[in-house]
Amino acid sequence: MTSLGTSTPVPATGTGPVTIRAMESSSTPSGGSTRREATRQKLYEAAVTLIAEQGFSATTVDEIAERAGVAKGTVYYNFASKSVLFEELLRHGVGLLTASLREAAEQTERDGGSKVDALDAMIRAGLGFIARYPSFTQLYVAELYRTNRAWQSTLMVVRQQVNAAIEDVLHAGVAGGEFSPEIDVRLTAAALVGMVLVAALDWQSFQPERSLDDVHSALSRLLQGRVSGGH
Amino acid sequence: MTSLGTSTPVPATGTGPVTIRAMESSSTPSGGSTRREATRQKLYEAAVTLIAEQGFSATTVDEIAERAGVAKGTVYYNFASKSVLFEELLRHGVGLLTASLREAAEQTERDGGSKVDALDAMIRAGLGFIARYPSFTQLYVAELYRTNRAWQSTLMVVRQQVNAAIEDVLHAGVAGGEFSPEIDVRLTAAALVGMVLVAALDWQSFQPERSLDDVHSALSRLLQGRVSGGH
DNA sequence: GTTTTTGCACTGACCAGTCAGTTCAAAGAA
DNA sequence: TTCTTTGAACTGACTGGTCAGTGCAAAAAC
Repeated sequence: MTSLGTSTPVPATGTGPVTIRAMESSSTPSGGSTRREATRQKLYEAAVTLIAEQGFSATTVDEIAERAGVAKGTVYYNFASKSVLFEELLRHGVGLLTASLREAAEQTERDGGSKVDALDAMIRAGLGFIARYPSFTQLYVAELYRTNRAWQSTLMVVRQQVNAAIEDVLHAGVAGGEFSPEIDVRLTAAALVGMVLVAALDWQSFQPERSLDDVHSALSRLLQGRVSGGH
Repeated sequence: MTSLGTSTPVPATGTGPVTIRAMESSSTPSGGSTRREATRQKLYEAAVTLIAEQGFSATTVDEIAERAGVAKGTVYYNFASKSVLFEELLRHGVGLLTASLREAAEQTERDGGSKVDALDAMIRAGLGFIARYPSFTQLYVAELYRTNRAWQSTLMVVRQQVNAAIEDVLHAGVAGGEFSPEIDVRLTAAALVGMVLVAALDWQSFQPERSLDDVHSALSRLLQGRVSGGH
């Protein structure tokens, strides 16, 4: 944007369904991808861990390139700038997350489960996602509440995407009489996100040996108010 | 650390009860502080907002000095380095927070309240803290889950301090038979922190016009499992 | 007279972004 | 089959700028 005379061949990304399958640990060689696609993938993987560890500003493009096993120029061949790389990383990751959450809710729906069951399934899906992509989650939490940044708008969109998935279930639950009409949908959704995010990060960071089921049941109990009144 | 020949007169901070009263908006000119103390205070205030907005690496020492209305040299006269300034900021802020949480719990105790009441009071105290020092909270969340950083150890200590305040109440509740012995104290505490943190940040960032009571009641409902089963 | 602050010039390291040149697989020509 | 051409993808040395931290003499505060 600032440089005018350049003609860096930056293709319109965000056009096709650019997957980020295996954002963390590569595998799933499915999906016939071009060479370019593969390079992008490597850059995402490198960037996500580095930025999660050090933060955006503290991570250099040289580092990203080196870890991806690619020349610095390649980064700029594939992304207009460091910020753009980061923004696309965010969008893709959150796309995966919301897809997973909505899928979990719909599955419960199909099985004739209640809305609490749907919420519970979403918690599980959220935990699963975080276990698979811990670095991405770290990065997401860390950047979520920063203001005055270049990718501010992207962040808002992406945040809303996640929260809306939960709010939808809450709204449906209220409409169906399962949830109290007194609940504050927006705040409750935010609180649930925070609950899962922080608990899962604690899990991954400090007691990674525990199973997903284990962690899930602890959060499930909290969700259903089965904390007090134990016998 | 890198520079050896320096003899910057950095006094042993953390010795006295270095308050961070009015970390955000200065007021409360109570507490007879030395001149030095006042300068420190200004630097904390300047740093906390800037770092919350931009992150540590993206914030320059020149900016901090300028916003504090102080010469750059003064920053280095008062703090050994940029990182040290940040670490002390962290320690002081979290000290305030935990004090507030524990005070809330003890107050409930004195009033003969239950442990759920204590938890509820801590949620309120947490919300109050976040409302008073939103920037500090932003900064805390943003840096909490980063690894490989200079102040890593400080961060761990400080995190543990906060969580322990909640875990103590949970443990007491289990011991007293009020909470189910099945609850996972550590994870539940983390989840509660996340719940309050993210909900409060949502509140401050996107609907600051709402009252603390309002937000508190939404979270209180979630804590007590009064979400489902509405009539 | 001692402590603290100021202002400012300076240094050395580091870093985002650039660009002229290289590589190579695939398409086409012979 | 073998040779030639094309251009997308990639490379890495280089540039212009920024920033943490230093040094110090003079002023201000106490």
